[in-house]
Amino acid sequence: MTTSTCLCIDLRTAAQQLTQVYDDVMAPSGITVTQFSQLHLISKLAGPTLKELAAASQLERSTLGRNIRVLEKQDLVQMKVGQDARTRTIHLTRKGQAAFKRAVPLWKKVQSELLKRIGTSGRNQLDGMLDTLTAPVAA
Amino acid sequence: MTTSTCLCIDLRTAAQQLTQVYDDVMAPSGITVTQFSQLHLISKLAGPTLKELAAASQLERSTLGRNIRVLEKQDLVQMKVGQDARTRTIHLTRKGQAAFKRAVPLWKKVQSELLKRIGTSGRNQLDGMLDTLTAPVAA
DNA sequence: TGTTTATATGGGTATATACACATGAATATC
DNA sequence: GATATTCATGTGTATATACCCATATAAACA
Repeated sequence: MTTSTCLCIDLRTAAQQLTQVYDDVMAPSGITVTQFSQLHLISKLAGPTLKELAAASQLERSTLGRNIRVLEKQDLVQMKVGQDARTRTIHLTRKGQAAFKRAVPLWKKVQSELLKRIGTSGRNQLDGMLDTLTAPVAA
Repeated sequence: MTTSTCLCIDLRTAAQQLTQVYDDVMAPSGITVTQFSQLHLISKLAGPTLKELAAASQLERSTLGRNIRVLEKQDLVQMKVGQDARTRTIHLTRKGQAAFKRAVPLWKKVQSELLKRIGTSGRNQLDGMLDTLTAPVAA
């Protein structure tokens, strides 16, 4: 094999490390950055179904279902049966709203610090490269 | 919250998608890109201990231990008790070597296609940005 | 309207990941 | 040499993730 390291592994490692960076700063809020993101989406989508939330978060339906149950256990979200009785709509509880509010300034702190480091152009370059990389490779 | 999306979530999502890109191409080899990377390291380090391999892969020891047991179950690697009886050294089996060899050209295919997309300078920029992003944020 | 088909979710199973604690083995120290 | 300490690994528990199949419900249609 060439000595060049694997782009995929590099990106995976960086993603894990970056998660740790966010989580460290956000720890006082009681929620992690992934939970923060989910609470944010739930709030923004205003009572989405599991399927809608999964699509918005680019996660597999069953994955999201299980993630949500963790939040439910911590009383951060609540699931209700939707109009369509097959669906479950997801809502923030008071506690979830409070946790989210606590987390916002911490998230902003990390996020803005990191954006400062790489600059707007860096962020755009990064987004562009990530898009480029994740487009399928023809068989 | 600002409308700008979370860098961390973006990176996590991209890492998962990129993993899928690699795994799709590498599927015929019978191993995934993460397994490929582990087999590669084991081969390169020539019988490392769990701890050494964990350090090289930037993974938690117990995490790596469990990953290795998956490879062991598939008869791709073998663990032996080391000189120091506390340690376990990890070795490729014949089957592991064969799978790795099968995977190499597929990995090269994806990797080179992606490098072509972003170019050498893009790769360097990406690496630089990932390093910048993953440095800790002062409390 | 009764039946077929499509859809949303849940559950089983499996990998990947981490943290905290337990255990057994080596090393240091007295 | 006996004991205290350090160290490598294993285990329990938990989250994050995905795939495949089961089930309940809605929609389409004959």
